[in-house]
Amino acid sequence: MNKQSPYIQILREHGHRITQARRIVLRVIEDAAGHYTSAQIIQAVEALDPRVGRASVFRALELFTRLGILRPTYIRGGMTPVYVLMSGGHHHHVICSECQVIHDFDDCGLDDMTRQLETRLNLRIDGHLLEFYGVCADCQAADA
Amino acid sequence: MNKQSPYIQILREHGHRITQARRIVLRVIEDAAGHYTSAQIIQAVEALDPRVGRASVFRALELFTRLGILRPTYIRGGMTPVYVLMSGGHHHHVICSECQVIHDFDDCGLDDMTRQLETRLNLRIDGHLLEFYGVCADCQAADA
DNA sequence: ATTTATGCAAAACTTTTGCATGGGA
DNA sequence: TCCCATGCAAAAGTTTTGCATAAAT
Repeated sequence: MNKQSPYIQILREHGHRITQARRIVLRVIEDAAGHYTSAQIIQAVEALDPRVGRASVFRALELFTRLGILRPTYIRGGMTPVYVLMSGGHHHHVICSECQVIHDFDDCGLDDMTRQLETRLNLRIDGHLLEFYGVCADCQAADA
Repeated sequence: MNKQSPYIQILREHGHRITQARRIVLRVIEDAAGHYTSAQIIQAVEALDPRVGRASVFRALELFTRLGILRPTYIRGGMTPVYVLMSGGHHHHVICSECQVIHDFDDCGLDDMTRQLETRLNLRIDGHLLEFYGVCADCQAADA
């Protein structure tokens, strides 16, 4: 039994094949710890294995998003999202509105709220994304 | 003094002009209570005033996002975001992974966490977006 | 009056699709 | 072997830009 990304296991459980394209895209995203746009992912994939085509990257991103492994989120000026890893179903970060730096953090303490919402709204919740917007210490210093 | 959208006031405070294009885009988004894609916004704007061009809609969306009035967020099924109103700087919703219905809710109770984060990470926080993913009651019933 | 913002149309990108072929299970 | 997934290249969308003109302040 090889040690491998837990995400590979998710693919397997859902009956999807473990292809080279999917493996490479996953590796790129895990290495980058998220925060890559599609263009950056395509470029990094190309560097690792030029035989993987753009279309497969997009197809992999779409599949991973559908499976809850990734989540696109919009930062900085453009309308192209960056992809964050939803490890354990959730992700949390702070984005600086000035320099756009992203600071991930764990321990969001939303378990209670999640259970309350499930009861109150009568639904099942599998994961969440929590984003804070603000001004980081460096930018505050620079502004002063 | 006219009664008017508080967002108009934000534009004014930042020295931006209150133009017809911006007024119409704002009205469309407030009427829609968010959750419109750029294409839907362009279409609705066109219906209200055909003289407003696409480019101005995109420019308005970009400005409003920069000012923290709007936030683009991804909904499954396409890579083009829907825009949610960040009233009071924050927004909270639950998205059903099956039917994609979006259920907004208030009262996120994140004030404590916000203050803790500000202290812990030494930064200033102005707003946030909290998204939960799950399966709504209807879809659970349909699945059973 | 002074600029900022607009509308138009073209250019630039990004994402999606169709189809023959290759690679996992 | 079977058929899902791929690569390619073209098509389809979406967003951005340049510039002369209009409209806010």
